[in-house]
Amino acid sequence: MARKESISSRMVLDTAFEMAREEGLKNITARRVAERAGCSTQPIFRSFQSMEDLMDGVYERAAAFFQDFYALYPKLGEFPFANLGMAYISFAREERELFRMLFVSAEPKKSLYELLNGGAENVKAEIQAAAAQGCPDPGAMFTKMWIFIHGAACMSLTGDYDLSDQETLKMLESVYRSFLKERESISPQDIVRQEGSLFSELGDHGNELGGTK
Amino acid sequence: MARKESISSRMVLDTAFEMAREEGLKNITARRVAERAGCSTQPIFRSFQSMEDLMDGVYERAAAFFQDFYALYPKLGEFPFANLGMAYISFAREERELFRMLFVSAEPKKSLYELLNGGAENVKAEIQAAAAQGCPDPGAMFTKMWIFIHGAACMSLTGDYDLSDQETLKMLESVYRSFLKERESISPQDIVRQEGSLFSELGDHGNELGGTK
DNA sequence: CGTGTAAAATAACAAGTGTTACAAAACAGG
DNA sequence: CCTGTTTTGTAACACTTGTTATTTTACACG
Repeated sequence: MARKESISSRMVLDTAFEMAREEGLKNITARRVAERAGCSTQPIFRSFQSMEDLMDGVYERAAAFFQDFYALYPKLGEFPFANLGMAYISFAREERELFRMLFVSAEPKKSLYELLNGGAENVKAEIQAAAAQGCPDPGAMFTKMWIFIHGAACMSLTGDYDLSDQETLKMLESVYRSFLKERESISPQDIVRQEGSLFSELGDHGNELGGTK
Repeated sequence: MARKESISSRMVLDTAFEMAREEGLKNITARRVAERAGCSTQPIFRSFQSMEDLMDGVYERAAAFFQDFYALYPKLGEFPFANLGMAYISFAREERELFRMLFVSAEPKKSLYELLNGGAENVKAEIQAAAAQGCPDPGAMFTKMWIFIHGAACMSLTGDYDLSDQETLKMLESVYRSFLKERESISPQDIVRQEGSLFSELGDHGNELGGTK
């Protein structure tokens, strides 16, 4: 009764995502997606209302991609924050453009909290692990570890970071133990302060742990 | 013998720089610069060969702006890396777009090493200060402190960092002291490894300090 | 007070963008 | 094998971009 569809919306999204993965969102145009998908621009606009709509799809796809990456990342460290940190840093190094899109772009559609496995269950687990190891202030520990991890990841974007995975893991452990030993740490009230921030958000969800708030 | 110039190349650059400061390089077009400068696009192309040329000028201006910002930043910490870190983080918070352009953009024109006061004299001073305080491995100390500082700065770009300057200073000091206490740190050979990287570059210039390399 | 000359304004060009009108093609049902 | 319907391709529109040809303007010197 009608012509058979040959370019599905899935194919369009696949193509756009792959391009975003390689070169970022910036230079993705309707005609270039079409060319790469081997069709005209028409199937794109049949599947998506606008290019902005398609870009939203690419973003969602990137978010899901990161969550898979994180979930499947090999568990290679025994101390808290090892896996979270290694996965995050590796993602930045291996998927530079996707990392940019998700974690350093000017218009973040999802918060870090949402991106970390839809509810930061894993973050909670890491904080709990730190608490179990006798960390006096798991909230401050998380804050500092996360800043450090984020720093290593962002540094890799500009080519200023060139440690191997193994070296990175060793450094993370060293840093974690450094923070663990610190006794006169700043009080949690100084760290977790405003509402709506990453830290307070995670504090809210993890405050049954160690009186972080 | 000829008409008097009314729009100098300086005025064009000022305008473009101010726009980049507010909204980044992305949306700067010849017509918008002209509109804001109150002229047509012609004076722009008389002063600059192309828009790319103008953008290069904006970048240079941003680099100089950062160096001034750093040089004039009040000295408010007594421990090593306090001023470097506070200036860097404050710059990221107060000049978000310029920070992006200089330190996280995909095409960095100048290395971090070049941007830090044309020769990283100040970085050397911080490392020396750490060595003077009995830091067993100033090179590793710099590496870790810088990753942390960079992390805090980058985190502020997405609104995930909301500590005050005072809280930031306290945290930096806490982190510095944590790293100072760590005895079983990773060896410098693990940290400074490849040529041409930030760390090896700084290592080259600072290796008279403490056998960093 | 002209007048040549450099600067600025106007307007155009070519290329590229998102998006859409329209025509061609392909398939399922009769 | 038609035929209708939907998908696809073609081509266009309106707009924006960098850049440049052309015209207008204003000044300094004779």
